[in-house]
Amino acid sequence: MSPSAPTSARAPFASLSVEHASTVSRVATELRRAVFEGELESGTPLREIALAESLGVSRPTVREALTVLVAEGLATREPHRGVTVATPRAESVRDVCRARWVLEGAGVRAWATAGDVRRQRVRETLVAYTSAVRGGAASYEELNERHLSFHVSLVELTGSPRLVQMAEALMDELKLALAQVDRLNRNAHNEAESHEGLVELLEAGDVDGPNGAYEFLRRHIDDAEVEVIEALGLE
Amino acid sequence: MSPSAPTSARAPFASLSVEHASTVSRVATELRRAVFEGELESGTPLREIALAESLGVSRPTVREALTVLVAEGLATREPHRGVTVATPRAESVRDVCRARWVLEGAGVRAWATAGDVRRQRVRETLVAYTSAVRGGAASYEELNERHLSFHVSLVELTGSPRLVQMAEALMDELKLALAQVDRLNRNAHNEAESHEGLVELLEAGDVDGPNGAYEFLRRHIDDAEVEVIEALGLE
DNA sequence: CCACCGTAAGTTGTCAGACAATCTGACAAG
DNA sequence: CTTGTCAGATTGTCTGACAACTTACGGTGG
Repeated sequence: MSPSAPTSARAPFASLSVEHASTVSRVATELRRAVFEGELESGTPLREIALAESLGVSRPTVREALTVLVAEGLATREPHRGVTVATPRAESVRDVCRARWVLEGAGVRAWATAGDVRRQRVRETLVAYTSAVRGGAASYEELNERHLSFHVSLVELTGSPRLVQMAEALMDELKLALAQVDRLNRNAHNEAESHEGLVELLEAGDVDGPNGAYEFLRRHIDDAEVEVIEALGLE
Repeated sequence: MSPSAPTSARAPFASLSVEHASTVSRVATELRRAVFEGELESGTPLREIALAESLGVSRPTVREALTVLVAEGLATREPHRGVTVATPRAESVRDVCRARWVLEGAGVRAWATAGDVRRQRVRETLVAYTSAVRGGAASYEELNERHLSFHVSLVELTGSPRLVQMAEALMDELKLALAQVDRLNRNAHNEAESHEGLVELLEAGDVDGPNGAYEFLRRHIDDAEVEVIEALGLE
């Protein structure tokens, strides 16, 4: 009973990533979305049975997806107490920012030796962000996404997939933290000039100077750290 | 329900971590051990049913443990083809070393501002390594372990748990690579002086000089990279 | 002899149901 | 008001099953 479907149908590239991904990764993606958009507040317990019924999948599948979330730092698991959406603490925000500084700083220092392709990518992500800010049409989540993509593109200057992957994980943690206060700082995205200033310093080749890109980045991330912690009402 | 146990209950060290861990983490630990000790060669397919029977656990449990291994980079999963022990390629070794350089470099630069506790820990891990090298009694795996612990202690100078965690993941990938050739370079551990030289530079406060600790570290890691790649017969 | 194709076996991805261990909260007893 | 106990809920794990997919084998035709 196998109607010989398109037999040698060497699909060019299947369809887009979200289409034929495994059930586990689809569930994980859905959970991530819900967390980032604030549908699931920090501290919310993620009950396996409820999620399984709600998403129409089995409990083991939900369990695996939850394991992924935990590994990404978006949720925490305690033995016999289950998985809950992670609660951003001041200490973890500080740590994320310190780690960001190390990774992005390495990217900034690699500006001169990174290829033209990667430098061009930094310029593109910058424009994608600034134009969205000034266009005013993009949603808050979209602005966040583009903002953080710019910072990831800095890490891409290192040319190291592993460092980029680490940076993306850090950005996900920040997205989680920001999702807790999205309504508070919807208008806090006046940082377009700041980012442009950073790239101008890079284009000018001023990296290690006392007012160079490296120091500029340090202050930029420090400011973001304070801002996030205050917005969360921590400390 | 709290029998007033030893009041100042500074438990010496409780029992060892492996005691009451979940079944999944015990299986993951066992698999890691097998990979690091070369029982499972690179490229070996990890069949779920075989592992479940061999370890006396169920298939879902094995699946979760395999997911952990994959997340740690010790194995790779391909859809419908299963999980296999990761194969270190020249490109990934280079990437791991580049990432190590960024993380450990950040630690070295933080030497002056890191607390005395962390500086002391670097000295201790150094002695633990050098004494093991010169004592000659430790096994090859034990030498590797102490060697990499020293490098992790450098990252600990940053005081960032996330950076330390990333470093540990990188070290695990290196341990996997080294496990493929453990018999080849059992005698390659004459690096005690090199590490002592690094710490001496740090103690002297010479970090950013042309022959300072930072540059010293870069060469040290570069050497390790070349050595590992050659030992693996890659490139 | 070689290339091609269809079938069969094996493995993974996912589901359903079940049970013991453990945690939580409420209720009764002192 | 504290303490002990119990029932409900949830997780951790197991067993069994089935569809989808990959791979290997053997037959067929050039």
